[in-house]
Amino acid sequence: MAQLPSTPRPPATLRDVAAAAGVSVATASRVLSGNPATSSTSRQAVTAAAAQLDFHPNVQARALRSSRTASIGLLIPDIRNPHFGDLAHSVEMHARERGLVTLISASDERLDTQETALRLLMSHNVDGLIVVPQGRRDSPRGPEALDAVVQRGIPLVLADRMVSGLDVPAVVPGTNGLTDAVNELLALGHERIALIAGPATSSTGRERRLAFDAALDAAGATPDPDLVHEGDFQPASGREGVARLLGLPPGRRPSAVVIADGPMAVGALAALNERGVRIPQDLSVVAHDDLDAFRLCDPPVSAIAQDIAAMGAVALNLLLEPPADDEERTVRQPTLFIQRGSVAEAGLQKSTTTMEGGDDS
Amino acid sequence: MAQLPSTPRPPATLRDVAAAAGVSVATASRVLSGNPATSSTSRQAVTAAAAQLDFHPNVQARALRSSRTASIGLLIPDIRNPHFGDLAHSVEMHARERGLVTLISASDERLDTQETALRLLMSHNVDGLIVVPQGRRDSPRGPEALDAVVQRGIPLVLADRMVSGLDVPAVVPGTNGLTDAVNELLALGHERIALIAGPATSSTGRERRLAFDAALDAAGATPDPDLVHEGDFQPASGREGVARLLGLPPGRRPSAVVIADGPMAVGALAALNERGVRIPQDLSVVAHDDLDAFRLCDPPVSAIAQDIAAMGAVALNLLLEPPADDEERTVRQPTLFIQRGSVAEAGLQKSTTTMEGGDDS
DNA sequence: GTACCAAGGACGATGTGGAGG
DNA sequence: TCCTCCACATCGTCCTTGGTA
Repeated sequence: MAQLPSTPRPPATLRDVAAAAGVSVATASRVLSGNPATSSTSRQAVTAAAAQLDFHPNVQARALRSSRTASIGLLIPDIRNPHFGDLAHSVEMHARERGLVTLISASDERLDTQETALRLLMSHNVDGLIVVPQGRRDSPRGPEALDAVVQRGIPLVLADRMVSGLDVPAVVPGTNGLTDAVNELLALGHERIALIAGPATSSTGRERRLAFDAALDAAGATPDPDLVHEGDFQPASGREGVARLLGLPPGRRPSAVVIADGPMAVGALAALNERGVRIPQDLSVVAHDDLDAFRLCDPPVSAIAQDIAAMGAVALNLLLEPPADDEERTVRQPTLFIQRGSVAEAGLQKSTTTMEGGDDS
Repeated sequence: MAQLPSTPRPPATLRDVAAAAGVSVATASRVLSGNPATSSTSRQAVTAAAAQLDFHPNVQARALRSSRTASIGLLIPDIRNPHFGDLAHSVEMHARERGLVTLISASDERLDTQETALRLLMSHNVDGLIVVPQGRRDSPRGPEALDAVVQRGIPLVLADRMVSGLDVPAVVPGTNGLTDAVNELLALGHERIALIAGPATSSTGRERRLAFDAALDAAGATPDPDLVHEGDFQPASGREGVARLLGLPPGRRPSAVVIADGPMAVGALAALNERGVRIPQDLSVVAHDDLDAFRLCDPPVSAIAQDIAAMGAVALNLLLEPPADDEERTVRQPTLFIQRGSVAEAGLQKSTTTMEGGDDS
């Protein structure tokens, strides 16, 4: 009967181990926590007993006593977005390698959801938090829960985006890839380059917009405000951007478009397909974030790739080994422009007339 | 000085609340846990004090005492796979709505990683586990940790796949969409239909293979073993499948192919593109799992869609309200065949000769 | 004086037996 | 008698105190 798995007896406690080893609980605790003040005799006895009883310390009791939970919280806007999926995968993997468990939550790109999710993670006393934040701190109703995290002394690292006025370590994508892309378009003779931008409420949206303007400015080109459509990083706003750009009078339409994130690019490409716009003859296209799908498209879509797995690793390092006060707290992860078939020389579209105008909004 | 957030004072405890309300800790506990044996006087006092002190019960202490952690574990093969990303999103969202936090982990499609990840989740005393499992229970080295979960009495639900011999509630995709797809191909006159299958070690792989064979059988067609390539659900094996099918002698090549999951379809489509195979003229293509990318391809890829979000919701329900012993414990989620442009009548490929053979393995 | 170790008190919330009105 | 409440013990671990050899 002892062989049969009939009795799901309760897991062994430290007291059981101590009894089996013939020492006190304190000694057993010391041995198992690597405290050197132990004799080799008791060390052996305790180790053997622990192994035999399959002892695993109760994390809740340990947490109650030591206020360390061996867990981190990860808050991202949307797990379904492969961009954040990659980030989550990387963070979780590296955390697991260090014996930490990851409590995950999604804000769905909403401020109120972020607040409740953050409170839930905080209530579980995570040892640290990695957050892809929502909202601006200087807006009327800002990310108060983020302030609460800092105030409670919970280590916090921002990833992918920053929040103005919140001075915590952060890792964000650089804008070098976007600059390279615009320069390449300029070199190919494009004079009317459009941008389907991210929201100005997001640091990523703002920085990419600035880098775009700066690249045009450096080349002596005058940006046309009508060629910039501010979206919200969702597919629908990519469609809207296309509708608006194609709705411009023929002479003012763009010959190239840069799209500031993957989901908007998916929406934009679908809309371009439906309208029969030929890529790259009618329009050159560059997308930020390199989705698998872009390699399958015909022609393959030129993209600006981020190494998100690296960003996750950096975020965890920033969390576990925070930079000193005098060190740089914001890490910028380089991005890489990958030229594929969706970009061509300017001027081709003048020879074709298949591009219909009209706005179906 | 009291206004300033200078002192990050420790969070209020139940003792503090009781003191502020002028009652004992026991009474405060009762009020806050909704125990009816309380007077309205103390109820008011305690509620007010708790609100004023911003009291949140310490989950570790509560867990230590009541052995409930208000957390569930979620183990999936790969967060980056949008299929499992959707599942994770759904599970996490519904768990959060019920006040539960989700501990996530990835097995990377490896048995040993699954084992260590499961032990880590178990060591945190989750109230239940939702697992997309790896490995067969009847193989030499099986998923022992899954047995350990059951043995320790932790509620367990399998999602997406099953494990033979493990009798726990499960929710898996149905095969009706695959059957519909094969029937449609047969109706279009296709006589040589290939399958890039999933691994036989996975219940999903086995079931789709069976459904494929059954559909052919029902139509009186004789399956050709050479037209079935067993992959491993990864993009590389999709490429291999294409290479092998195109390497067949011209007369034995397929006129249509069904691919048993999204990642393999991505690999297969990329390989078909590179080899200049025209879809659907040279080859009709149907992919299991409806990726966003498939709508962007030219032509858009016909797909078999799963409602994974629903599967996540069902999994959580199975976990929190387990079916009685005499009830059905395996839920099959219907799938939907979506006809798009990548499928055409059979016979078209005979009129073209662009399809080159050769195997570059 | 220098190892080691046993005993006991936190940590914070929850259930019990018993006392008060 | 019944309803409300209080003091106390408990969960498993870690850390401090006070010894003993």
